[in-house]
Amino acid sequence: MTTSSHVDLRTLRAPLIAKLSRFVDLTARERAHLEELQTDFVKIRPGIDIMTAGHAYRCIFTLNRGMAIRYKVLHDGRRQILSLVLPGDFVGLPGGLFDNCLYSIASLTEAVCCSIPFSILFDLFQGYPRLGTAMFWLAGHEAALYAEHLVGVGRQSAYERVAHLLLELLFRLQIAGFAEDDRSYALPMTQELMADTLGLSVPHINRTLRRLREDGLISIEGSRVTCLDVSALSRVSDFDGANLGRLRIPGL
Amino acid sequence: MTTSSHVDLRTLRAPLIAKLSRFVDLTARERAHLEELQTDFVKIRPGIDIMTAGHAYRCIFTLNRGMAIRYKVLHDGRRQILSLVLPGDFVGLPGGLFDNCLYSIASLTEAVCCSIPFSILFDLFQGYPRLGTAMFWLAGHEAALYAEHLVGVGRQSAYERVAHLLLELLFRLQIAGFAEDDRSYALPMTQELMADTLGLSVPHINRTLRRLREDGLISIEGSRVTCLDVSALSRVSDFDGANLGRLRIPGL
DNA sequence: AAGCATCATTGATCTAGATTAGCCTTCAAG
DNA sequence: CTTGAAGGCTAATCTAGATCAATGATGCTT
Repeated sequence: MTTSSHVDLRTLRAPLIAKLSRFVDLTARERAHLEELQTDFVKIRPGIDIMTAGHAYRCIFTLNRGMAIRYKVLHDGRRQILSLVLPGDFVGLPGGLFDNCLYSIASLTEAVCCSIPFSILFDLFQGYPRLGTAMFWLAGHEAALYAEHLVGVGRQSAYERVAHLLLELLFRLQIAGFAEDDRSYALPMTQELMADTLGLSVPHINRTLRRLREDGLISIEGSRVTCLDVSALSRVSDFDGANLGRLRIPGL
Repeated sequence: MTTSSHVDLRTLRAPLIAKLSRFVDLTARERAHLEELQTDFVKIRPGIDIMTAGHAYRCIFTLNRGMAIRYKVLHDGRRQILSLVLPGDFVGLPGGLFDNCLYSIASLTEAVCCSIPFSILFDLFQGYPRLGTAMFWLAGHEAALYAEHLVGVGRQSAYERVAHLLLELLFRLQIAGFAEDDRSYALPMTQELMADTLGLSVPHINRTLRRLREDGLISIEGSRVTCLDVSALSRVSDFDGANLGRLRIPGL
């Protein structure tokens, strides 16, 4: 990343600022600080680990461009994908906060990320308490995403889970600016990734997608998914995007 | 709680301080502040909701005594328990950070908790940045607990999951001072609660406990669980308590 | 002491989803 | 133009765990 123009840098730095803006209204000074934080960009090819479980880090990373997955592999190779990481998200949250990183994060597409040493984080909490508060809320939001995911995997049928995932992806990709219109997007995952996300097998994902198609809830052409009946998807999957999406911290 | 003696108050306030001490070494001033925070105690009978999903709160709660569960109920009554809440934990994290509370928290035993208005939290981030940093780490730790739980429910067999749960309970209850010795504790849950925690049915929990007993990994007398072979439990369940338990923030 | 509720335990049956094994399409690389 | 790797799709079989239905324990209430 030696030949970055000014415009490139603004674009790269924007997702984190946009993300934290969803929690608090940022002052000019706070925005400037968030710009300055992000200096040390790294470009990553698809399918590469940005962080690897077991390693010791003293920093976290922001994801500035592209997509990634957070995952854990059991001793015998079974894999559980924890979440999809989008621009503006912290790659090292929560795994990298531990002495030995708990989870691996691998790029799905070509990606750009930026390392943030712990010491810079401490400075942020010291000098920018409103940003610190937003970081706390953000970590809580991350926990809630896992909790929602847990409810699905623990207590929902395959049909409900797949509906849940496709709807959640619609909401998150819309917010991140990846959606094509208000109900469709380019699905960033293969069926194998969906299977490892939802705790199902690949053939069963395939069958379930077919049933959702036959029932008229979704349509798929190539990698483009359209949520034909958002309210039906929402009903079967017990997913409430509206409340999950409201992040503003009341009173700050 | 009108007749609280000084000693009672110290005891009630200790768990939160102990919890945050695991992240940073607290100064006298920080300790004093954490004492002052906790004033508004409420006593709760067993089986009562401390917070209820859907309500709007402008505060979170600390749990000062007793145990509780965080859970979500789907429209048709299926329940997923997200986590066990122990003294020193924040009851409203993460559900209560949302406009409409995402999860309910119900007391398992008689309990005491203390409300912390958001405004007090903001003051903490403003005036005590090291505590703010610890709160961020704590929220990240909470997210990691859910992520671990998710891996189990998504990719482990019933046998592995039950082993995981019993071992995790050993670690957490030891830290919270509930363990009887280094390998046994009073199990705070019925088999129905275990089923709703692990995404299994009650009969299957029962059968799986029996198999664990027959295999010599655990023993159960009444409500007392003994982890007879901690390393075997750890092996089958892919659970690494040591790393999960190390929370100190490096460099702060 | 009777009655009742809660929880643990067990067996018989059923089913959602796993596993295994292929085939087909697409597309990049040689 | 061929080849091979990925990914999508499908069918046949199998199994872990659900469901349904009881039976015992235990302890609390009255």
